[in-house]
Amino acid sequence: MTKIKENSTSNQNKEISALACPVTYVMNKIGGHWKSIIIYQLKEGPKRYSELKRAIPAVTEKMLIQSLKQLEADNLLIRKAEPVVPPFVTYFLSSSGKELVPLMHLMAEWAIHDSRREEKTKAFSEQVLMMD
Amino acid sequence: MTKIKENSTSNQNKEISALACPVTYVMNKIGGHWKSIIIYQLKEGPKRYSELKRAIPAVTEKMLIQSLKQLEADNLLIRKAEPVVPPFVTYFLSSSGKELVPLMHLMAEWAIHDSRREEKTKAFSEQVLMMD
DNA sequence: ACAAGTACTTACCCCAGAGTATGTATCATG
DNA sequence: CATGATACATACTCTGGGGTAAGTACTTGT
Repeated sequence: MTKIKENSTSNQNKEISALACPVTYVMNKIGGHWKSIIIYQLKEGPKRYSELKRAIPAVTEKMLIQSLKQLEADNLLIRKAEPVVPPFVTYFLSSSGKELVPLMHLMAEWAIHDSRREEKTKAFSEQVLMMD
Repeated sequence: MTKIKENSTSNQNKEISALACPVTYVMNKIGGHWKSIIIYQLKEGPKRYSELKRAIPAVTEKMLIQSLKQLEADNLLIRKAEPVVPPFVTYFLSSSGKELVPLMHLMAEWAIHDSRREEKTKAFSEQVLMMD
């Protein structure tokens, strides 16, 4: 009853240090459906806001800027706005952001590997069902 | 007004293929706060349910089995229950799961790198504030 | 007889992340 | 003068991921 869960860190700060849990740290930065997709889109070089929108049709404008803002706040990308009209804004990866690219390639590699394996498993179990 | 957003894919299937977006694919499998932590815990070898619970005190039992179930459904880990009483259940990484380990190490590496950089930036901006 | 350990299950609630829809400022062009 | 393009902002809603709390079944130890 009176067992109070004692959090040594209490709610001091939500910012979990990388040492405490690196995965959570990374997730806090590139978690959410869109951030990683945006980074992926920027890996080859800078893109304009509208280019990003076109490159990722499924994202809403709200989600797009929201994600961009967060990524910028986390220094993963840099926003460069030229004071002209119509506005010309480009986004590109910072050095931290660039260092994420190999990570994402590894993810992609694993994903392809794993999806193949999944298909095989499915095919196999279908065969089993057929034989039954 | 009548502009209906036409989703070419509609809601055909939520299962996004690895080819469409590898990152989303990976996120669907190891996203959520606990899954990756569990995998991290299992990277050295099998563990019992209660061992996992003790190793990750912050997780609730509900979240723990929920995550374990999902990981099992995605073939990232294997559950082995010995029919004894009291129950003896162990969890260990499948081959797919094992292949995630290097990925997570890369994540950890990046996280440490990045958190260092963050500290420096903060220290620097504090200096600037001091001088102001 | 009762607590403790094992591995769960179930009901309920809350809130942040994501989606929908619309509004804004500026200028060029027809 | 109205439309389109650019790069956003903002209000409202909704869903599901996660948290809290309690219950279950079975046996050993005291």
